[in-house]
Amino acid sequence: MIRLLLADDQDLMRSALSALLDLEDDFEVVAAVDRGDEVADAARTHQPDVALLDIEMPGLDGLAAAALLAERQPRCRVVILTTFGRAGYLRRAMEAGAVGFVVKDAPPEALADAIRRVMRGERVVDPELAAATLAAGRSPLTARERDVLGAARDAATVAEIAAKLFLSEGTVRNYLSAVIAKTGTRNRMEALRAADERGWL
Amino acid sequence: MIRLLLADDQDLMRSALSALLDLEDDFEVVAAVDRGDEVADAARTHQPDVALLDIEMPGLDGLAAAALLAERQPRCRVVILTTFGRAGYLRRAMEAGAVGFVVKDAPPEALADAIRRVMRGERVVDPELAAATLAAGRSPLTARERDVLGAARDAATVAEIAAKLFLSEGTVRNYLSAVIAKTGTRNRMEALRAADERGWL
DNA sequence: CGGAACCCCTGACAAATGTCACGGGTGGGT
DNA sequence: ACCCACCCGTGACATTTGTCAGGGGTTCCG
Repeated sequence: MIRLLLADDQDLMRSALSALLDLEDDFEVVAAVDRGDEVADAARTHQPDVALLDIEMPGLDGLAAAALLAERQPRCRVVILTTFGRAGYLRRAMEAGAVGFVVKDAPPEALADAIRRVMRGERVVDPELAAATLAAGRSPLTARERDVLGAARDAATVAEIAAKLFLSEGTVRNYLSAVIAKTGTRNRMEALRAADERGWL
Repeated sequence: MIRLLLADDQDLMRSALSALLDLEDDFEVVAAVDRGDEVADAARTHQPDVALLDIEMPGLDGLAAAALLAERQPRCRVVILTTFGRAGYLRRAMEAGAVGFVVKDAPPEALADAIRRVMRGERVVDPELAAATLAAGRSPLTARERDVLGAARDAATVAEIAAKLFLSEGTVRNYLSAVIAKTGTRNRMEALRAADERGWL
């Protein structure tokens, strides 16, 4: 019997996945949470063999939860289960100690298969996505450049970004300029999109 | 026995939902498709009582599929099932003839409940979302303004938008300015976000 | 016919954005 | 001690955006 922990913020998705996985004879869903920051606790009390973590979650995202889990409950394998097959997600998932990565539009057998293979000690990753990840390369952005770009997502104007990060406007413009150059784009907008497609955030 | 049709582009979601709904004694999933443009055909051959449609789908989106279904298979009730509780989605869903609207992070009982109530002839909508929809109002944008704003999503610069729509740059700037004014924002970026949150696209 | 509401364009202007060259500070390596 | 990469800032500049005030065209309606 393989003991499973589910973490996904959508109630319906969580319940539906639970129903799906319960159809398999050798699976048992022992815990289901809707927040990333509840994952570690739930794992401690229920001792699952495999944790299926969504990435987009309130509290703590799935990648951070995976890292925490790897540290606190190293016997529990982590499989990331996400809507988006973004290159950067995969890299960060692996760095966080995940051993499996499944996208939500994979065929349903793929998930069960991934879980069983992970239990045998294998790593499970979509080969195409792995290739894309290698192609994207590691982020060439400095920490500060990431901060500024991140702030640019919510703020409309340079002045707001500067205020939020306690920087001068000129500095912010410089960082943005650097980011635009490094992403090979021509805009904040494009840079933002390019950066988070490649997982450079 | 209530006959159900499922349409969602994510394989995993579709299978999982199917498993979940099959747990209920009075439900029977008679068809499941992954594209909007297959909904009408599937409904004709399998004669479901209720169609559960996701919005984001390739081929034809769920809203268009709902409209088609209302025309071709009027005996089949449509429930929209989506991740995003956006105001504009709800309005368009209702205009397309849907009688139910459920967001994917609703509790799992809510879905079953909605299906049964729809079968009794009721309309099912989250009251809070309904209020937001009324507050957002109908789109004040002209057709051309929508075109320009839509083109602005993919194009980075005014020149590109102008080229794509065969307009002069000045005209494009004017339309964008009008959109920014109407949305009460200060940017293309903000205007874009505001417009599609309110369903003004 | 005279509005009203669109469509498309122009030109001019202020404000925001992106680029460039520069200086000074820190800390980590070799 | 030196270089390197990063941090933060400045000032000046060209380009791009967003705004405003026009003008001329269509269609539809009272």
